[in-house]
Amino acid sequence: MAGIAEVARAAGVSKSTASRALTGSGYVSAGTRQRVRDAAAALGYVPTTSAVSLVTGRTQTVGVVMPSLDRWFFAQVLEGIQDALLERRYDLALYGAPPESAARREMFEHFLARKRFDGLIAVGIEPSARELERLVAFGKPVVAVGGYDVGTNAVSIDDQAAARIATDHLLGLGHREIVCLGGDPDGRHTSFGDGRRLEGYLSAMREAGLEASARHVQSEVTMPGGYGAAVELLGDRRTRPTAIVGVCDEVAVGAIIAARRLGIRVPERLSVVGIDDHAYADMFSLTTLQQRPHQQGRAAVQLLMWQLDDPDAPTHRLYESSPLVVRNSTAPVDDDASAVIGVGPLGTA
Amino acid sequence: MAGIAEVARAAGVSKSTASRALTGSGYVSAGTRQRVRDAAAALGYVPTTSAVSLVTGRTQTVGVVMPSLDRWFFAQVLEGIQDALLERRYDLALYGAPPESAARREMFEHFLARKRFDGLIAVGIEPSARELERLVAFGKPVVAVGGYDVGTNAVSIDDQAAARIATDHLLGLGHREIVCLGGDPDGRHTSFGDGRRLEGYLSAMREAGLEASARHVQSEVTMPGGYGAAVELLGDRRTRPTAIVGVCDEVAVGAIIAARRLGIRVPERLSVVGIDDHAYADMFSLTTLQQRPHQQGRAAVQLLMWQLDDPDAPTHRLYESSPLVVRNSTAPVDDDASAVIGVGPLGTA
DNA sequence: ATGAGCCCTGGAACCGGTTCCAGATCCGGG
DNA sequence: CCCGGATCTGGAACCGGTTCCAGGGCTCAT
Repeated sequence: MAGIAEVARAAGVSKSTASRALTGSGYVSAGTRQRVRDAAAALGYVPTTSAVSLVTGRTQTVGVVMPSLDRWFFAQVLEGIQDALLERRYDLALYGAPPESAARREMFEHFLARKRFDGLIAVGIEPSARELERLVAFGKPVVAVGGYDVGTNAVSIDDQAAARIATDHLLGLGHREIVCLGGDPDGRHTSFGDGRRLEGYLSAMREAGLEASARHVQSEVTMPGGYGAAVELLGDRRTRPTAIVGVCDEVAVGAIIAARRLGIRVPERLSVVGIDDHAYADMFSLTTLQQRPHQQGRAAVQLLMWQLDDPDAPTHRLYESSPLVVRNSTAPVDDDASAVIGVGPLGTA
Repeated sequence: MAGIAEVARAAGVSKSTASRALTGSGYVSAGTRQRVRDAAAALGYVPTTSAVSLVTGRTQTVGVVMPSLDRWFFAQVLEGIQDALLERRYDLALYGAPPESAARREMFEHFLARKRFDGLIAVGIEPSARELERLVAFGKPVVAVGGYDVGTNAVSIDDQAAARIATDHLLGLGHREIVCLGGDPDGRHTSFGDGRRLEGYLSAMREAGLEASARHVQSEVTMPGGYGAAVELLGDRRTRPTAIVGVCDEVAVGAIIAARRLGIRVPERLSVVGIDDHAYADMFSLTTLQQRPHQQGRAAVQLLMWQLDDPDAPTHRLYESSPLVVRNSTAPVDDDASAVIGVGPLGTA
């Protein structure tokens, strides 16, 4: 209700002095500053943000785009961003942009152009050429989390290395029949690093000389998705692998549940490894590669703030390390189980 | 880059006419309107939002407050809100407000006062007296989703009735030893309707004359939380019930997994019912009461828009119906199993 | 004593739109 | 023919802040 003019009058100074006193820029004597602050507090003065942004060109808002919310990774990143922005008194404008959706087009064509935020954090976004063009036209700092290296600033784990470590872990336990589960080879539903994780798996298999037996089974990147695909995969003894590397913990957990349902004991008859260290990982004793998306969200904000403070500051590519957490879903290969393949009574096809 | 002045010049009209042509208010001849629009399109004109809000007092933004993101319900509501706002070209400002947190205080004390949004949607928030006061001081429309009836507009299921139906379903199957699982009796971690769900359970038990054997076991309202509490509850044959009603599907699923781990067959030896119809419900064959939080989010936006269009419009209290979806986690009580209580070898204590 | 330089303050311009108001034109009805 | 009302347009005020600029007082070195 009360504007800066009333505050100025109450403190017996001009608008300009009041503004200087409150923003802390320019010369103001200690005495006046205090009087103005007291007056502002007494009147419950809150600056009108639109007036401030109109003249300063800053909105004190950060935009966040993500393809989905119901995956653990995204929710965690978002919470991390929230925390970090709160500390800095920034607002957070959220935009959903599922791949190939009208919402996504809308976002890139219209909402970006409104420039309602000072910078953008793109989580799990692999922009098309057109989208990249819009991003550049946006003309404000962008930082990518867990996705394609949009412009410059980015934070993620090394997805390829993570998948390779996961696969190597299984190889080290003697597994040879290892399936990579989850995601979509043409990348339409694989929003973020899933594609690079698949590559990591493939390269590990290749290096182990198992190129021929590398197999990718696609599924929606969710727990029910992983479950459904795993039921099918594991249901047939002829195609059943001795180990699975899930592109993320959700599908890995889905696979574990599928195995239990089918009476296949984990880790005795089937090893499963994931990537994420999801909140459910502990409960299912899932061996996985840990990442802390909450921290990644915070880091993204940090990067963005550096860029905002100094547009010419150097940009950064941050890789979070992702240590292997060994729990109880992986074990040395059971030779009886693997022998089934190609040897059992049905092993002809 | 280009302001409305350039557009006006390009179209050969004044700023005011250009404004009228673009906003569609006031008299403008069809010809001029078209010329202005063409000029705007040619220049790629996008109005500066802060200038618009400064003069109109509207921000074209809706605020959303929720205590958490990683529960399915909240993520779904948020996606529903996103969808509905996108259609109306509104922005969405997101604020996290975990119960009892500094972030929550910050939100109510500072962020509300900035009035950066035209209206607020509070999801799963049970405001304290002080918070309610701030909400009123905010002076803009508020709608509550799945929580306390903040002011006026609200949308949710009838939590109490839902829990009663769930409990009655079990009673109808002959169960007598029914435990209500999840939440926190003092309500500190029970953000939304969990408290009322507990009441619904209790009243159903009371009406069945089972007041004495009504039991509530608290747990974090997550799948691992439900799992942990259920492992403990079910691990002891003496205290093991024949049925569980989970305050939401997450804890119900946690209980099912705990039962499987302990070798207790569902539904033969243990019936479990949840509330939500979570994305995982189908995969676990969980009998549950269905609600569609995505729709609730959309409805909340609808309510808010009515209020924004006409501040004097009547307010609404929307109850979504929550039909019982019977799957395969509930079955008639197994008399052998229930007989264990108080009769088995360990049934003395 | 004088000018340079720092500290402090107020007036006015400005950010980029919308809206009020006054004036001009055109229409149909009395 | 004249007048009232509807249609159309431009100039100017306004929303609520920040910032530029000019001016006055002060200190300090020349």
